Amino acid sequence: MTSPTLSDVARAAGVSYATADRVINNRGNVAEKSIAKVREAVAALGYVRNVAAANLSRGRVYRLAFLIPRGSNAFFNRIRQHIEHTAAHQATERVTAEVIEVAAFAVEGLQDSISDLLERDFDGVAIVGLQSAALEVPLAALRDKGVAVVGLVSDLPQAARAAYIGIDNIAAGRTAGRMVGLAHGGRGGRVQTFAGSLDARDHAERLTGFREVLQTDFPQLELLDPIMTKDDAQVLNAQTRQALGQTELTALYNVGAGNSGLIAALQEERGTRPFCVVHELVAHSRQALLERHIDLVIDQRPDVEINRAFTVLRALIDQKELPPMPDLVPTIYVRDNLPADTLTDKMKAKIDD
Amino acid sequence: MTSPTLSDVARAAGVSYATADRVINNRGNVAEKSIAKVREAVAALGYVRNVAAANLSRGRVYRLAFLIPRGSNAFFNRIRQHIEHTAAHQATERVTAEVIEVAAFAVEGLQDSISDLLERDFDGVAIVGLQSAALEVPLAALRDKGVAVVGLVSDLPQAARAAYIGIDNIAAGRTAGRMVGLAHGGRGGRVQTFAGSLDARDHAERLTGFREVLQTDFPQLELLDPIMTKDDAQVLNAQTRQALGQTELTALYNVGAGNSGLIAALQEERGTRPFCVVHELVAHSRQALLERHIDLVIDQRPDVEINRAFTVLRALIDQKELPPMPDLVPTIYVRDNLPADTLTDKMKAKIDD
DNA sequence: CTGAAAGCGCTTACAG
DNA sequence: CTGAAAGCGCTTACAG
Repeated sequence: MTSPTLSDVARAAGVSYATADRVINNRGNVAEKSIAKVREAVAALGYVRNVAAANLSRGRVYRLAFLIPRGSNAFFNRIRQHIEHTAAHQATERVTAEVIEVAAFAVEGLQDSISDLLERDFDGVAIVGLQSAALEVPLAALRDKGVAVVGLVSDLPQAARAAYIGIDNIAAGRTAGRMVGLAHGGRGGRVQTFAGSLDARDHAERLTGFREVLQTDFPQLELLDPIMTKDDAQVLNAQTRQALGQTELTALYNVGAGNSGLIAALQEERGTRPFCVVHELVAHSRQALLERHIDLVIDQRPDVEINRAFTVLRALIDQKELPPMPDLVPTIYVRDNLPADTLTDKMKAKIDD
Repeated sequence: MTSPTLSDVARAAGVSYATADRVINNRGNVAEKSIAKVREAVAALGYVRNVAAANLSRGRVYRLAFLIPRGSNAFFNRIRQHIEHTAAHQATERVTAEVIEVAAFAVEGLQDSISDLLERDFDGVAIVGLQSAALEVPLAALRDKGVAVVGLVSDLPQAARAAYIGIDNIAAGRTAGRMVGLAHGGRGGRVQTFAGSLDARDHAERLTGFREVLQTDFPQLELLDPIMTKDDAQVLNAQTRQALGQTELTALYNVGAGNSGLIAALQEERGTRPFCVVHELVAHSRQALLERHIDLVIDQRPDVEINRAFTVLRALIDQKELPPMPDLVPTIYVRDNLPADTLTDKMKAKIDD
């Protein structure tokens, strides 16, 4: 009934414990014959290595690093917070996580930060990445050193990481498009989008998905050219005012950050304001939802992403199969299905956008 | 740097390892003085018990049971599947999970099944519950035996369980109401709801939430009395046809199961069909979404719930603090943000509704 | 009330 | 290429 141990395997194979261990862990220096015997015994008994015992015996500590863009962006504050939180609550499991800030959205800065990682003894790193071939060399060096690497929120070059933990941004844009379309209830309208920059892959993908759905399923809606904002709240504020003044808009969709500016502009609007969709649930977007200045928030659930980053990195480090994990899905929030607000006041004070 | 062990604590406190262990684990038979000394040492060193080592040494196995309604309901099939899946992938961690089927929605059957649990040696059970005082006695007996109990999907009497793992059904209903309201784009309309039975607390709560939002925020919508369906696809099919024939409906919301019947009725509809919201993403609701027979699915993410049930039960059994966990939130699916379909064909074949 | 010792399933030198 | 033995941080009898 109780699962077989390595001793059982060794006995069944007619070899010593140490030899059985050698083949289980591919330590080499074992006769072909012994390998075969052990393999058979493993199969016959259905042996499965006890990772907890292994970790205990070797005093295993998982040293993880998270490379996150520097700056006071509300979303990344939330990410940072979740990392610290998760790490603290994994104390028992001997996992340490260090947050390393890198210059936001700059290839060279990221490249340097990744190189710096080589000097440190991390077992795994999660990186908010960029699509740039320049990152491939330092990432390869990391991998050669045996460090597990995953892309987080924004992907790295595919070949350079073991996994990507983040949402499908085309799907996110399509979802926004669907909701904007539905909210017109069959009527026509004029829709304005905002983006930080088209160089940011996630922004571009969201716009693409959004456009796809509008063109295909809601042809009665006119889609205006996107306004670029650099994710700056000031810019967003000015642009929103101007857009609202110029023509009759029925919907607004911001694929990027800087929402506090957009919300402020909307707040001054008299009469009916356009239907409004933004990304990421943070203090001010939550409040705007509750106060009815916006209608929908599409969120990528950074809490779930961080949780998953820990799980995936641990699995990669242990070289064991990844556990089954629910898909990461763009989550739609309205004012009625908001999760409880778990931010402390102290954290709130630090957040702006 | 490396965390202190119980030996460190014992040494610092000037007592033997065994005595330190006694106070850490409240085993009793320790002099007040020793207790105090150990407590001080623990505080001074910041000792935290290594659960993995403890489990290893005592050959810990977590034996879990899940009490799930019997029957071929697609949603509970999905739940069952996730339980087996999760259990299988926790093999390394020595967790076993047994699914026990109980007569669906019958207080007496559930009562008996809970009593039967007393004869078995489970460490923790998750129960798809009912609100009935009749359950309190057997549940109290379970608790007295030291078994951890949580309510799953549908809650048990509050005092009788350590936690509830499921969504807030009022919020789910409100969310549906919000979406239905938005989809009218400011126009008037006539809305029909369906429910299995008002005795089912979750159904009643969803209707309540739905009504709240419509009355408050969309007064131009006329809400017809709910039609009772016993969650039976046949009944739903007949009732939907009849309702569609009778008056001009602009929206449909089914708070319960039996959606295949509703979808079939909708499928035959010519011209524009009403906006349609149902609960739970399963094979046929997913397909209906993709084929545009319905517009929205509100899902409670059974995968996340099951995952959480394992985590919470383990924490309760270990008597350790619950790790921080993202709120369980009613998830909105449109055809654009569907997760990849992970069901195998074999599982699909077993599913109907 | 207290302590010494074996054992949980592994890994890691060390000796052959 | 192979094996015996100590140790990871705990729990569990057992002896005092």
